[in-house]
Amino acid sequence: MIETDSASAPSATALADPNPRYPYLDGLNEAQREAVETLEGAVLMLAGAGTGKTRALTTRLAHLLNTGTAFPGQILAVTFTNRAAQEMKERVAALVGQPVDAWWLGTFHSIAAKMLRINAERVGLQPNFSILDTDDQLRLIKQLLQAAGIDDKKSPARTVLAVIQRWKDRGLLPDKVSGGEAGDLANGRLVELYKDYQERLRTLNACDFGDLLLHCLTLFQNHPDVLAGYHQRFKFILVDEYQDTNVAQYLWLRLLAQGHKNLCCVGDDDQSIYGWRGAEVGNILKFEQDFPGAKVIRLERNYRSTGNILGAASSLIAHNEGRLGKTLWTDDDDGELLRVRGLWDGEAEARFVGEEIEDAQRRGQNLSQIAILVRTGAQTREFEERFITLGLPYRVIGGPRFYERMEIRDALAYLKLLIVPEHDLAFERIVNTPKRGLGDATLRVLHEIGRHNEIPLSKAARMVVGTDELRPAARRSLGNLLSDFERWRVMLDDLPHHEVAEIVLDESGYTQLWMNDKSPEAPGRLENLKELVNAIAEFENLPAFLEHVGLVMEALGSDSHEMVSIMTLHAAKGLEFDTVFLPGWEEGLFPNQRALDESGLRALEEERRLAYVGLTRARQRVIISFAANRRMHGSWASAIPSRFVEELPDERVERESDVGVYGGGQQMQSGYGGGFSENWGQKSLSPGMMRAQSFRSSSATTRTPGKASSAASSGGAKFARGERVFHQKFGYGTIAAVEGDRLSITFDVAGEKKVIASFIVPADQAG
DNA sequence: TTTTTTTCGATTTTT
DNA sequence: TCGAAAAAAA
Repeated sequence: MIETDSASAPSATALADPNPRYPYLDGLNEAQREAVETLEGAVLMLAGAGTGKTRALTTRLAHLLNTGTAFPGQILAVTFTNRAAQEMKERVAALVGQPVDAWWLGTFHSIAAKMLRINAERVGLQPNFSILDTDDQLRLIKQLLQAAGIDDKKSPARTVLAVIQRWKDRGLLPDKVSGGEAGDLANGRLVELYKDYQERLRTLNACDFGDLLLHCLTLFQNHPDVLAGYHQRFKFILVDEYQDTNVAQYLWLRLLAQGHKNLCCVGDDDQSIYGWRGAEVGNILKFEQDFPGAKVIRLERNYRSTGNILGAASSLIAHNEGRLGKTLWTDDDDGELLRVRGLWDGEAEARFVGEEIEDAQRRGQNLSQIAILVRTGAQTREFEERFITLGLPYRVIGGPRFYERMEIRDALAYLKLLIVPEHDLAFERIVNTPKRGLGDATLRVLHEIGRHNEIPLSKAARMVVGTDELRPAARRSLGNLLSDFERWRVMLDDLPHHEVAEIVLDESGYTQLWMNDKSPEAPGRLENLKELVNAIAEFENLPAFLEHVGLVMEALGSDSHEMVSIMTLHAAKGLEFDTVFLPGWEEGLFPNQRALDESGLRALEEERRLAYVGLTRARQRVIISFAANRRMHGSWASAIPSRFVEELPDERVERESDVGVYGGGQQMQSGYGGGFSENWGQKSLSPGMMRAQSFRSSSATTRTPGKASSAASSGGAKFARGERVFHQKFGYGTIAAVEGDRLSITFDVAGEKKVIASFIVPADQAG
């Protein structure tokens, strides 16, 4: 191209390249480019999985600057997680070639906190208010429950907290909650309790995460001048993962966007999977009504997955009703078919996945490009056990994060108390850690004095050491602790803060506590404490560090060894792998029965979106599996394949099930089926692997059960009501009802169960 | 204060 | 059924 044009005039070159000044636009596809160039007004960027969303987003930010449309200080860019904020920061910095530290770019909570620190007095807080973690919140609620004389068995603190949090998600302060919503939790006094909780937080000069947004809303409403100031400042607002916003966040955005009405929201309604913690899919669905004249731009070209994966994912998600609609496509090949494998039980499933991974490994595939995505955390165990015996390196992603570990929170409590002596919750956490003989009795006295004089616990402690209120031993111990803190505070003036932190941990006896501990995890905890001190050194001072950890509960450092990743589907959002295993696609587990019971169709659609998220994580290969039997809560339950399995289009899926398993018997070319087809189902296979003598070939392809009215869809097996049958696990019984491939059977011993036809043999054929 | 017994509960989790 | 967390006992 360059050669052919080389002779032409400069103007012709300019025509061939319409944006010579903005070379970064050239690599974008049409939709991305539109999303980048539509700078003014309300824009909804509907970005499907793997469509280059982050690229469009960061390029848009760069474009705002390069066109001279905005200065960095005039842009507000909000993300959901710290991870996303960090990524955006890095990519924008690379694109514009300058640091972005001073930008208003961060999570909802960190930006709200920033605004609140500036305006704290206007909402009745001190600028140095502390941000509570879940532990603090629970301790507070427990105290309130006790004070109110409410049975904490009937109304557990965590349940109470969850309800309050949902209210906060919806932007509801205690006076806005309608009484009926509380239910009978806390003897119907939940709203009252909520009010008490808010009052306690205020006296503690503390916020929980919900408050960061709520106080901002109050601030904006009661102080129009403050809001106007922000209007003036922020000409352009950008929001990522808009489908995950809750009502409070939505209100917050709407207030801020009123000024210049330049609001760009990016998201994917099909990937909204956090409804259960307050996210409102409705926010993204009604964007066009909320912001009239909004431009909707769809990013549908996928750069990640094969045609088959996209086709399967699209067909699946098409079963949802409440969606804006979007069709992913790719220029890529169709690639391999997705595989659906039925197995006897969870153990067989783990064995199957293990073998598949070993195969892949032999073919030279990188283990870090393989992921197992499960619906529930409990499912990871079976894989872990199997991988340990195989010696397959793996890591489980999720679980407790660094700053949530006990030893880290203890250490942080010491530091918080060092900086903020009024921090009662931190005080309570560490007065007797390590043991100093300052138990419940002492604490009760301190609380008494504190409440009576309306002073924080540390002040109460100082008062009480001068009296004979406490037993001499306790009095001396408490006195020592107080003078220790005094000494440490003085040290802050002339020693580096991370050294002081280390001294505090050593001299308080906290390090010793773990050195004396002989449990296997103790060395790891000491290691974590060291890491904590290292992390502290990275910050300017202790308050800056504490602000950081208050908002960012993220792990430090990660080992980059080659391993298989195991995680929940939720944790997998935003990630991608060459090969993705999706085990446990069974009714009840996925879609999850509990979710269905709680929120019905809404939950089913969210579960389906979860399946969609899982499928679209894969670049090349998807292997779905389900087990016919699974141990849940101790007892065994026979399971039926997930309805999502049926919702995958036949032409993109290869279904292969083991004998004795739903849909089994048709295609047994691989795995355990080898050398087996001559005598299907006549014998049991390797012991413990497949105890399915009761085998019956079912339909040619797996068909939607429930469509066929009376008999199993086709093939040999036909059952009728009243027939005597035998089931491997439940024994003899009589068929009570037939519904496609599923049978209701009244077993002689086990009672009525729903089972699938392929598990059943006529009673006279049972051996 | 530490050890033993009992009870509960079991989806997803970021900030 | 199993594991953690809370309650009870030593």
